[in-house]
Amino acid sequence: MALDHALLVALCEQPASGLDLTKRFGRSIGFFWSATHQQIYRVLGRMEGEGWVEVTVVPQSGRPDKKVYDVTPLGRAALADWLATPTPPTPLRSDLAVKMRGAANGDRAAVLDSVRAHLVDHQARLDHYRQLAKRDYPDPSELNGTDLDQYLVLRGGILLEESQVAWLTEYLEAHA
Amino acid sequence: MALDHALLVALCEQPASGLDLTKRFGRSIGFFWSATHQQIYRVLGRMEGEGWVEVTVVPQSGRPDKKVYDVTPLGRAALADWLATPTPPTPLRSDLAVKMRGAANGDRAAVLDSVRAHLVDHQARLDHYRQLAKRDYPDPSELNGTDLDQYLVLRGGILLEESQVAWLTEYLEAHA
DNA sequence: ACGGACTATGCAACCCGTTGCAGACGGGAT
DNA sequence: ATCCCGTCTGCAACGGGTTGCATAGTCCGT
Repeated sequence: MALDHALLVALCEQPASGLDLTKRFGRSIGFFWSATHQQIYRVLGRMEGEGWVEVTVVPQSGRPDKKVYDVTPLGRAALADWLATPTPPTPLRSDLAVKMRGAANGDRAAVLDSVRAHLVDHQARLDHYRQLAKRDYPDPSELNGTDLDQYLVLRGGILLEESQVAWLTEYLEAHA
Repeated sequence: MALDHALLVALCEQPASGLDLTKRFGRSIGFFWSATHQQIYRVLGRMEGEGWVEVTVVPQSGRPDKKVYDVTPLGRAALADWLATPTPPTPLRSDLAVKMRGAANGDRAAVLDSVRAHLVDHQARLDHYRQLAKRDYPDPSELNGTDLDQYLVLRGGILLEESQVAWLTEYLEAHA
């Protein structure tokens, strides 16, 4: 129900093909919203049927044709409409928290291994985000418009990963 | 795929009926793992079929009968097995982040309203967590075993909500 | 000419979770 | 008696997401 609008936002920033979007959702956008290529293709097809996006087939040299999607005025209206409606808070789901809470019922060392693995993962993401921030937004105080929006979302990623790293570190220290 | 194990953990802490679990998942556990009662009933039924849990019908005075579920040795083995297998990192999904990123395509004031609403929500959760921590774990350094595990998961909630509050506050200030 | 690798799109089946509705039981109010 | 309310359980339908597999085009190496 919301992948539609995530795709609209992405396509408003830059028209793209299904595979392009898949790559984008595996990179910057994907850190805040994941999606497989099948899901993306399916939603693109549905949105085309609803007239939210339109397709241009682009022949490529040395590659199969590409179907580039662009947002229609109707799609922009749908996006604006969604932006104006309040979003219910997203319920949280953390397998790792469940494991932590139930660690006494199994192999504690294995749970600690899982925690360590997640810690390095979050640390890596954090490093990556910080690198992106330094490279793309060296002077945040000067930003406005879309740049500012993108920067602030990236800040959300940084703060989130920082809290995860702090949490898992605290967990490991408590069980040291 | 993982609600099964969340229920097993909850039932290992304390055998309960479907409705009991629904309430627990709406309270403490639910802050880290949400579930509707229908889903809980369905999974309980499936786990009973698999021999992971067993049922005792408990007649109650002034109320309908209650089906109390308890974990079987087979269920404990399944839980231990799950605890020993690594968990893939959970992909993130944030409607709000998508709205922030796409705010330029619609009514910015409405997006700011959504952000404010989420902020008060996160602030309320944070306050609640802190209250729980103060009440139930006044001296964290003395904890061990299951108490320590539960405390550390609660700490995760606190750190998470703190980061969310910080993020949304930063967002509002940047758009002031 | 042929197999392998990469790009690009897509179908079909399945799993999980949500939503809407319903039914059975007892208590309390009128 | 009746009606509504709260408890407790459950079914059925729907929709989103994932997994596995399929296909078509083009380049490259041999």
